[in-house]
Amino acid sequence: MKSEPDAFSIDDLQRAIGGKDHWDGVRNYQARNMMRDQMKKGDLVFFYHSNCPEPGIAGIMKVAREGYPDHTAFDRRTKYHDPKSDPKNPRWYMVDVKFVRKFSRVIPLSELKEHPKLGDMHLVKRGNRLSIMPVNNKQWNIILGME
DNA sequence: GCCAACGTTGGC
DNA sequence: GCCAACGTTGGC
Repeated sequence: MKSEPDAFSIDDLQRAIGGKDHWDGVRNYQARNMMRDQMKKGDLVFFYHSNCPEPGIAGIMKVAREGYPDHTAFDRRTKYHDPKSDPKNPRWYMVDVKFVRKFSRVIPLSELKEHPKLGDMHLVKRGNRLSIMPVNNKQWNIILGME
């Protein structure tokens, strides 16, 4: 899961009450579907820092609550407000995540791109813009080995 | 700040 | 349903 560290970083998550927070503001249907339909409580997730001096994977969190409506879509005062999302038929969903640990270093995108066995990973593919994307077991373990 | 690569919107 | 225009993402 990607986040711009200026807006919300892994340190922010660690400092949150109970190390937990909701992953609000996702306004992309593919990413929404993953949160609504696929992510299960306890699933481990990489926390990726995007749009920053050193883009890369900063650490690990886990799903603390499965998909439920993103209430920021209903709130006119937030920048995530979407008048087309009806509380009776919510358009946007989010999950809660819980801090697990921070890596000893950020694993840079450049290294992920260079790794010969990570070529299939969504993150390193050209033009990828999804903010949430799947990682399989093999990729997960390779990345853990790069810390 | 640039710009490629997307996703979304809306006229037709 | 097509597709041009537009807005956004995010690496560099």
